[in-house]
Amino acid sequence: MTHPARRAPRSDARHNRARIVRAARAAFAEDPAAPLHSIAKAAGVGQGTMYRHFPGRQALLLAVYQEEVDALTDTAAGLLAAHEPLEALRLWFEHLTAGRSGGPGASLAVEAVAGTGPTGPGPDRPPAVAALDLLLDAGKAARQVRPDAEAEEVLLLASCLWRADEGPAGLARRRRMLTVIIDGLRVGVGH
Amino acid sequence: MTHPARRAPRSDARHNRARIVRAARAAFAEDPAAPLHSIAKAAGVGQGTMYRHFPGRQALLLAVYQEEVDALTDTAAGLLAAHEPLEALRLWFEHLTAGRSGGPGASLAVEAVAGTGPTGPGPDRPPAVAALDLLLDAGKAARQVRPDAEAEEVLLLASCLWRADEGPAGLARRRRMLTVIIDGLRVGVGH
DNA sequence: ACCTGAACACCGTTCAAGT
DNA sequence: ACCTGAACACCGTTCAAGT
Repeated sequence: MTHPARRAPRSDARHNRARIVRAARAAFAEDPAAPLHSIAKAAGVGQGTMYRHFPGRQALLLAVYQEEVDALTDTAAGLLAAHEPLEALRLWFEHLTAGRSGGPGASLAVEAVAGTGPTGPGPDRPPAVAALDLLLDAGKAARQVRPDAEAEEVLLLASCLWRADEGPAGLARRRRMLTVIIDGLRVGVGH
Repeated sequence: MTHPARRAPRSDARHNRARIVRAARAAFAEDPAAPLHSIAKAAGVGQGTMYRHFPGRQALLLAVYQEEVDALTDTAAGLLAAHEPLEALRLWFEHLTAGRSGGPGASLAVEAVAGTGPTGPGPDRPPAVAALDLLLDAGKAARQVRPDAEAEEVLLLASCLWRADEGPAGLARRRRMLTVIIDGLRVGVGH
């Protein structure tokens, strides 16, 4: 029995959790190393409360970006219906990168979501990885994507996209880096 | 006058600097987040001394890995003489990745060396970037590498290689990721 | 000119006391 | 069952005093 019928949380607990995530989102947007103290204060909860809900910065970062990343799961199917697999893949990453979700801590979050970060693989497979798998599998079926490509490592490669600078120069750089990744995933270019 | 004839440092200062770097190398090999306190203690110097030489962890990380990364500068020319440009590029990164220099903090260091990390571009262009430029330029001249490839972004892409796990599984993963990068840099694969 | 190490400030984490 | 916030431990950084 993996889920031993856990009772629904009390309403104040749910409220606090939501408040914390909202405060953290605002704080991380400015500075991914924002003190947890100040986040708790901004959320209007005690520090112990925050720690009960999220045992550490990593957990908090994940909760903040999880929603945005998960929202892209649905996008994947739509892109796949309207474009060729590799183009869909490119567009998917462009959404992921260019969206306002691209805060300074997004790279860390993506690694965490991919399960490749310091946390290691989580208990259940993250939806973002599943979405990427969908795109990759379609590409493999169409013989456009190399068969040995794995979702985790593609996400790991893509995580560096967020490390490029902001601004127009960074945008162009990110675009070039994305092109390298997409072309590198293409099948049949081996020397 | 960019170098206003700075006097040679006192011998105890030189010794201390070397001791600090050696202690830091050992400490970072285990844990890139090792406390600076303990590094100073292991080096047998006061904390202020360490701070005088290296104003922060980033500077220390850079000093530790700079040597190893710089050593590869020479390798570039040799590889280029013995192999085709793209193969030389692949081997260069393989050396960079597979060598025992691949501690857990190497990724941060590579980003710092590339000047793409939080530090921003340093005063003088890092030798590693120059070496990579050498390889890329040769590849462009041979019409093997896409003309718009820039050293900084290639290094940024490669920095994720160190984030893969250790062990045989991580090795295979790193190899696949490297293949994607190299093939993505190849010219003339645009859809 | 350089070094020392105590002192300060800051942040993460815990836990006894409360509701 | 959940929350609070003071308290503790830890780490980075500074600086007055020394050589």
